[in-house]
Amino acid sequence: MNATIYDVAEAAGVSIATVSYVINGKRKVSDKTKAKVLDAMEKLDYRPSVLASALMGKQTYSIGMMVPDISNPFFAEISRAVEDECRLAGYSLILCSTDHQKDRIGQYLHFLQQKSVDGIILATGILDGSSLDGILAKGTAVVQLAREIPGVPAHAILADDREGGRMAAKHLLSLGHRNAAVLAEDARITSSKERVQGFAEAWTDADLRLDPDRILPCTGGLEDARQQAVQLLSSRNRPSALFACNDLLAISAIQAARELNLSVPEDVSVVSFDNTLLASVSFPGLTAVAQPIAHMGKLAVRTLLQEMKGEGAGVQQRIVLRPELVIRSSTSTAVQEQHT
Amino acid sequence: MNATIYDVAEAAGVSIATVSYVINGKRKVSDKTKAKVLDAMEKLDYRPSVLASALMGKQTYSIGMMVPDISNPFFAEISRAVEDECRLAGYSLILCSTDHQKDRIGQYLHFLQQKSVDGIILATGILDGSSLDGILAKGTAVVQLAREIPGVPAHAILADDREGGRMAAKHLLSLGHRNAAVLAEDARITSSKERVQGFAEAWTDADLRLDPDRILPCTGGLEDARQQAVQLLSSRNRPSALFACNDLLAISAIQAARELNLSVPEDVSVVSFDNTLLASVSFPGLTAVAQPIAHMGKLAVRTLLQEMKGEGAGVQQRIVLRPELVIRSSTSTAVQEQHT
DNA sequence: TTGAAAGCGTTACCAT
DNA sequence: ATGGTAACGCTTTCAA
Repeated sequence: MNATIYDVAEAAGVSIATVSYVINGKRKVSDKTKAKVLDAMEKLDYRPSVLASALMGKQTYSIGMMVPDISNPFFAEISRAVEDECRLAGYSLILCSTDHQKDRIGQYLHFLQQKSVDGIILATGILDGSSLDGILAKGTAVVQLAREIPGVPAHAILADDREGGRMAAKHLLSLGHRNAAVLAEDARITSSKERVQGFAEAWTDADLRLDPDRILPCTGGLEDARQQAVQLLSSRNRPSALFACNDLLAISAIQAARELNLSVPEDVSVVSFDNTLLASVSFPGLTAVAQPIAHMGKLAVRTLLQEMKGEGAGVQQRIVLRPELVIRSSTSTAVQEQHT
Repeated sequence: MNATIYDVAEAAGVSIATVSYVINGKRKVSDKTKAKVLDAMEKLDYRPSVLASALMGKQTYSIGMMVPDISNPFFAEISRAVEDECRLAGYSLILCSTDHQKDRIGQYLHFLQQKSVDGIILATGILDGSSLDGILAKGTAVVQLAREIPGVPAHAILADDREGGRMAAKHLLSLGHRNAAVLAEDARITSSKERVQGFAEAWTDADLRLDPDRILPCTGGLEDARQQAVQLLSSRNRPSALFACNDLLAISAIQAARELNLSVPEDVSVVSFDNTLLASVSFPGLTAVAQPIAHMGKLAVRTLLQEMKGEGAGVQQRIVLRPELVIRSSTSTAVQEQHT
């Protein structure tokens, strides 16, 4: 169906070797011959098969991207950044939404291996590092993005989650909040754990105490988060501020507050993390610790390409980017605490 | 680096043909031999190369997905549905965000062709149909999703956009609104055009007039949409209701209203289209015409698979799914119009 | 400056 | 029931 290198060679009256050489310019071809070949390629609408050339030991020019869920705005946005950088370098991106499920991760890893992808960007948490052993042993380049899996010997591009947590805390402290609670993600996700830890540290540094039971892991999706927030906000000792580990959690918190007729930020301030589209379309707009999403995506691809070219020199990179606090309207000064 | 079929054959003490036959069961292999082979495969962690088998005329088990922008929640959600259905059938999804740019579309089409994808799902609007001629001529299966490009001879899975527009209009009419305006997308996108047309039709059917200059194409992103909405809502003859052709536009409208100290839905009702995550996290929650996103994605893949297997029988399918109105809090009865 | 031919990892036809 | 081998479309070494 598709024209092959043989068709082109025949049409141009040269050997397939010559055609190959004009395609990838690995040796000098006379202008005249080159013109003939180019002409034939054009006429036949010839596209060299990546399959065949990959089989000969060249690259497949495709890389795999593993995320928990592409329909989650954070991962959609970071995937977009990754995709752009890939395209610029001539690579395609294969999408893999894992839902954090072990068997799914395994299946996708299998797929990617079978397709001989040149590299893998790992932005999904929770998988026991050993699943990767096979891939890594076979020399596939891997870089972790936005999440770091303990014990995985691969590059990592991260936001400084701990520092981000600290920034959130400091912002709240500077507004006079002393009684806060945290809406966290699954504790097995390192980035979330780090955020909470940073937040707690800053709290401790201010000689305040953040009770462990004020840290609520919300693993059951939006609905679960809202319910937990409702419970929290209707408790006797209602916190004046909430730190949500991502924008979705923050929005759930706001919905919970609304449900209880509390207003944000007057009655309760909310600081979020990520700063996706959701942070800017939310009402009130979310004050959020922003991850440099576009930059992270770009860097991940560049690091991966380097590794693929073997320029890594064996050193495992771990690049940590500074987040930035974006102040919108979901936080304000704490009201006097009402002691009864 | 990777074990090959030769390694397995050697380890099992059989020929590569036999190994191949146990892999794809195309002929009877004695249980004993089969066991030996399976054993060897296991030991060597052998993964058949999709590349090589595709080169032999089999499938590549990968399909391309073209969308305008994966970071747009609607496309992220529909891609997720597509991805799931692909995985279930053993296919990988290659992501292509086109930004509606012609050269990007061309480049991606080129990539996909080189990689010999088995099929392409086209969910990006605006491209002159002829770009596809090459691909289609080469026999690649194609289905259009959520958007239909005039003159492209390929299956299409669509929401009934016109009917959706009508539903939006009827909802507003039933609430007593008589003075409405529309926030539209680029007029070259068929789905958007249909929505507007349906809306206008229903308006006409009610013996009302929808002035063409009340239909605002918002091509400049969120910011542009908000500004247009501000202008609209601060005009003398302020509409009591807005129909936004997607959730992002609806949210821009709400932000515009807020900026002008108008409240939604008391002062102005807003009906949206799509019903993505944004519709449910927005405040107020968006009354929206819901596209059956998951269903559409699934159907697109199934149709594509059918076409790939040649089960199409040459008939070009055009499946139109009924949207559904989801009522939330962004619409309410019209207030008495204040004539001066 | 160009060509012949081996080889990449499969599949499938033809033998045995 | 199993094996030998040509072929798929390309890259690259060796020769000319």
